[in-house]
Amino acid sequence: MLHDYFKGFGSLPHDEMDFLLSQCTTKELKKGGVLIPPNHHVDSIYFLESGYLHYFTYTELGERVTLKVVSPNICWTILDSFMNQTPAEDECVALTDVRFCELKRSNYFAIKDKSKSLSDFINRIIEQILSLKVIEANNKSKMTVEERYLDLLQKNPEMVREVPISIIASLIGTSRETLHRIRRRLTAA
Amino acid sequence: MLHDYFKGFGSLPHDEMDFLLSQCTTKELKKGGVLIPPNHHVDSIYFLESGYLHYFTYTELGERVTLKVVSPNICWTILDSFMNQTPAEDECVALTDVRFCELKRSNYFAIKDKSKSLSDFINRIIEQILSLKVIEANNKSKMTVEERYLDLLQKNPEMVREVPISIIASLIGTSRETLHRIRRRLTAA
DNA sequence: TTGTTAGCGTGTCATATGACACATTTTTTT
DNA sequence: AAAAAAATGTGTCATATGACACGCTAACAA
Repeated sequence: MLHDYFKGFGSLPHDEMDFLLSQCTTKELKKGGVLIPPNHHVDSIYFLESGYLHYFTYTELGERVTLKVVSPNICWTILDSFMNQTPAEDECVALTDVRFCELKRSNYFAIKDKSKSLSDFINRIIEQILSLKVIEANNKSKMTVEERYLDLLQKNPEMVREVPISIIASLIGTSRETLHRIRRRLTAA
Repeated sequence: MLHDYFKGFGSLPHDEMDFLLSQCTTKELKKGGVLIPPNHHVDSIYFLESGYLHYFTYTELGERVTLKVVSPNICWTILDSFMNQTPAEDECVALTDVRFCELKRSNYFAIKDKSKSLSDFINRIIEQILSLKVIEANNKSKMTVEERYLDLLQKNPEMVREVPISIIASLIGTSRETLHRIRRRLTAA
């Protein structure tokens, strides 16, 4: 699965692809299990194979805010903590049973040092993630809450089904009750 | 100035730094001048030396939304368009007289191909931009409009002074009138 | 199985916000 | 310098939203 993900970024010689995959280890976590506790140094990049992760933080007033719901087939980490080796305030827990691949920081740098082609390969992935992140942020700026919900429903209906509504509401930046009203309006129409 | 910006990302041998700088050309634009017209292919990365740029788009209903106000000492482009050579719907105009450095795509790739150290150097910049982008997006999620305004005021008071309030309001995701009420409350206190 | 907890649906109500309208000020143009 | 245009300050008002409260159902644990 990770192999297919990598292939989407261009072809690599077999031995290099094998090396890349050899640096990752598959793990599992039960529903409710904590992947990243608060104030922790994040030391890995994760590739989610199945299930959903809940990445969240708290406001000054103690309200929990969903920053991202990590879906299958996505590479994810708390980048700032990973890059600068600082502790991350935010937390990440499993919303369902999950299966994922883990790439440790040391192995990440081993890959980048291995060869120019591998280094370029990784950088292509980083560039694409940045590009998607910017597009996502810009869309969020120009869409209403309702549009964001419809967008999510269209792009990731399974997530909307599997993840609690309260978390979806927080993700798109509104309250549980308002998301309700939106859904009622939509089913009525 | 660009030289200082680069130095912030680590040291480079003199000849490599000179090569890097030689690929950039300084340009100017008058207030109101268009840097990127709508539906245009963006072919450069820009480093702003002085002045402010207005990067914006339009919603389905034709309302103009500010996506970013580009301040001095920042590298910026419409990344998706630059990377994938697709036209960008969004536009960018000068809010004041501006001076900037331009790095063309061809020169960008020339730098990446020149040497491993230069390629790594550029990638470090990309990684940092990504990291900052994620932090910015997360902060936006967990802050109220008023907190975002105070944050902007603290981190970039000059921008708040130089840029029209209506644009600041759009940037932090509210109306001109609401930003007004916020400012009135703040000056009263 | 039973008890407990977490999540969902819905109603009421105070309030912050956006839309509109218009006066005032500042900036730009002629 | 005068006129025109753009940006800003401010008031009113309808409305969408968040907060709270409560009942219900589904999931989970003892």
